Amino acid sequence: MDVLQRLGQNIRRLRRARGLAQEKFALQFGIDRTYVSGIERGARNPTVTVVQRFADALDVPIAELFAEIE
Amino acid sequence: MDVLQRLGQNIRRLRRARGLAQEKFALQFGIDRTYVSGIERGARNPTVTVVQRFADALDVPIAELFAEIE
DNA sequence: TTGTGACTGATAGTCCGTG
DNA sequence: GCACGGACTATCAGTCACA
Repeated sequence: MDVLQRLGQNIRRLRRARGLAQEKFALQFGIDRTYVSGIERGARNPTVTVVQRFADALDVPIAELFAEIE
Repeated sequence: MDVLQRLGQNIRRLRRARGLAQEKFALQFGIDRTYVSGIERGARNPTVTVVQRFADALDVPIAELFAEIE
């Protein structure tokens, strides 16, 4: 399992758990909507600071976004 | 504590725990020594795939590189 | 043994749109 | 509600000489 896909799946899972659409989520935290899409699909390779912004937006420690999927 | 500095300190700590100088570590894993230096100092903002390479080199899960420092 | 500034090609990240 | 594309600018990847 690729690290980018794992990251994307974790972000998608946590975002949906909060009942937020991609666009609403993106607007709310100043991230581009198409970029959120690309990251959730594992098609993008974001920098650490961007991953940190996702962690802040989702209110979880950054390490949790890299957690293994059972 | 900035996420980049935390990342850098974790990498440095784990590298030294393995008794490796930056240069030896860098050579061994095909990373430039000065690039290792920049990341350990928190002066660089690497992408996820680069962080994954460090995790592989140090033989730890990527999440561990983002662990909080006590 | 490591820190640092400067550099070039590659890609991160934004903004516009479509089905 | 989301995937995907094109075009664009800012920043990163990777390397070097030097201290």
